[in-house]
Amino acid sequence: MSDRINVRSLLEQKGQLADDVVAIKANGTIIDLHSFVDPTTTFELVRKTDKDGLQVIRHSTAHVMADAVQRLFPGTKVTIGPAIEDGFYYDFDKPGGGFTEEDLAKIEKTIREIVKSNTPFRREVVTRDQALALFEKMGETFKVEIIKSIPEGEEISLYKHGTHEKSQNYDKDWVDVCEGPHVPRTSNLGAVKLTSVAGAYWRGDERNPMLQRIYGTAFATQEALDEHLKLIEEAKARDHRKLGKELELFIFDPVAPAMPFFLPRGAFLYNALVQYMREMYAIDGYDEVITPQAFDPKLFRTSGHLGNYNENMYRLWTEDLLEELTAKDKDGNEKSTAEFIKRLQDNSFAIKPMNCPSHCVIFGSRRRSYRELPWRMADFGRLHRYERGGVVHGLSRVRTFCQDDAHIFCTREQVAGEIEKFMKLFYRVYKAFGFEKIDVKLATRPEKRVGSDEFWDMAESALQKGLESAGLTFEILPGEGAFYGPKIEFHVQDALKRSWQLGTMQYDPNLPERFELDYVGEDGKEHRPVMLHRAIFGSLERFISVYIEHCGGNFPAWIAPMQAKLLTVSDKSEAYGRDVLARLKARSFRVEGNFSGDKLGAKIRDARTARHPYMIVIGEKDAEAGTVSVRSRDKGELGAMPFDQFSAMLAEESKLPL
RNA sequence: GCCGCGAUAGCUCAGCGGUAGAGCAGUGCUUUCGUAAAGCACAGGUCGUCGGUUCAAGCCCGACUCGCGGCUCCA
Repeated sequence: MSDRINVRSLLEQKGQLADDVVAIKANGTIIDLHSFVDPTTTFELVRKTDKDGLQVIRHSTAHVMADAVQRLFPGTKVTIGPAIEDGFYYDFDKPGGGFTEEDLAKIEKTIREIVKSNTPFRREVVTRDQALALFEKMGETFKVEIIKSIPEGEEISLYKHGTHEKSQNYDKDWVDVCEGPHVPRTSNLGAVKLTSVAGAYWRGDERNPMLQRIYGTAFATQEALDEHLKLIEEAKARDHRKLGKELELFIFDPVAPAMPFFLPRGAFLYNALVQYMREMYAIDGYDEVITPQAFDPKLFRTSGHLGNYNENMYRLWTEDLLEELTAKDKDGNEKSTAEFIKRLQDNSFAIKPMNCPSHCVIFGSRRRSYRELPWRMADFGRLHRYERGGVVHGLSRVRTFCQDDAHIFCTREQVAGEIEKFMKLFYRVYKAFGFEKIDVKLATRPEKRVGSDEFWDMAESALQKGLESAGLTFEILPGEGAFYGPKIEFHVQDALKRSWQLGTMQYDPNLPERFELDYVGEDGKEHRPVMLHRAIFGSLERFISVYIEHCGGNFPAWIAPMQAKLLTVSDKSEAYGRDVLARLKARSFRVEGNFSGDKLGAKIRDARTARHPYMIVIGEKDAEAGTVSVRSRDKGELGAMPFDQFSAMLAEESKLPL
């Protein structure tokens, strides 16, 4: 083996050193110009405009930002600052509260100064003790903790920048313990924008102190940065909360925090999803049930939710119950508050946060035969979960919602077939709605769990095989399964690339156990069924939120709350317009007329912003010829056509995408 | 729940100690018009709630409620 060589020298020898080369990629690893490699290594160049190069730029910018922050806010401690999708962040422990918007502007200015100083990044490999001594001396307690958690035997490197090589005195360099890679010089950076400040827990644990996180982004050029910022602005225009208001789909009111009021058009969307799913259920053999909203707490004691899920449940009380619970005992003593609370918790009804326990009640309501299995029990019941204040978000995370919920009771042998059937249905539905980017995850056994290792091996491999036979690539989330079983999660991103879990499939042997559910098998003996929890939309509310953002409020005709707007050119064509409108309504199309005195241009503009699939312009020429002039939202001007032609076209587009 | 920020007319926002503003939407009148905004007029607000500072509070301070960006947690 030959002697290792500095990457910069290697590139120089090969004549491949260029201003925009920030690193090389060898065996899938990004290695910066400061590192040493085997000179015979095969590699490709990483330029600052490449995806990998951007990561390097962003990581280096995070360092420069931390440097700027420590210059401006002495006493602030650094923690970590990685590159992330679309940018970077750095977490600080800042005495005396967080950063303000003005602080961000100052920090950005200082970053630019550091960039302009055009100083080199330098990499130094040190021993664990040297690193510890250095950061302890600096008082960087979080860094000391990080160094201590680096596995024994792993190389520890420092990255420094800030001093020009001419000065020869690197004492004032800003230093961070870091794996790298980093750009050669600060002048490789520059197109930087600090986007927001936020709180974040040290090491992601809410028991730890909260740090101040600054988010930013960086690009190879100012043009690329501007383009990115423009895209974000455009994405914000698709925010479902904004469109929900503009298109009059739903509202929120402080009288019911985080619980949506669906307006007529939003209610139409909601009902259309239910109707669509019912069609799917008819094809795939699901039976829909309707179950109560509030339950004796015994039910949730049996299911195990009481105790584990208390903080998320809404409870009910009645005057009768309060009287009963506050009644003096037979010796005339009043109950203590603690006792009253205990009795209230034990006795007050609970609003259901999920449907599964009710379905177990139905399954157990009489003797079941193996001939009834698999039994796919669907429920569009309304659920309530008390979510902590900071987590609610438009329709995506609410306190009352409806899942397209179903539980499949089946034998162990039937599990594989049911998973396969579900996967097919799932992808059929998402295709119908035009979703292509779906992140599939398999959440496996958590530390706190019930059931034997054999069970978990079996259940995890059943789900995994289901995903594999469906030909899906998926990510494994170790330890993130439910306490009772593993789950498959389907995630979709909103307009701002926040990921939301929609569909799920979960393997649950626990509830049948707790509810002592049995069926009589072919052998005449009792057997315990397996229960699969599954949802395709996840929750209608959340699905609607991502779907609104996915289509930007441009709903296809089959699900558009208003399919067409009829616009008259002037009063002269009102009679014919009303006739056409009545004929369309008679065919059950969702249409509305605009017979106001506005000019056609204004009517068109209104209808455009309302995003209806069609506009039907009615003027005197149409009245004479008996035509309608059609303008499609998606295809533009279609010109005059006979009524029947338009009607047939809209009828075709109104069909459910089966 | 935690960190930070915010709340003024139905909507979008300006005003930041000294008599509540604009555009759009709404209503009325005029206009009768062929593919992205006709004109005029009128009407709309205890400036989120409660308390404090001040001669004087949308404006300053505090608490609460609701919301926004994150974190943690979740469909």
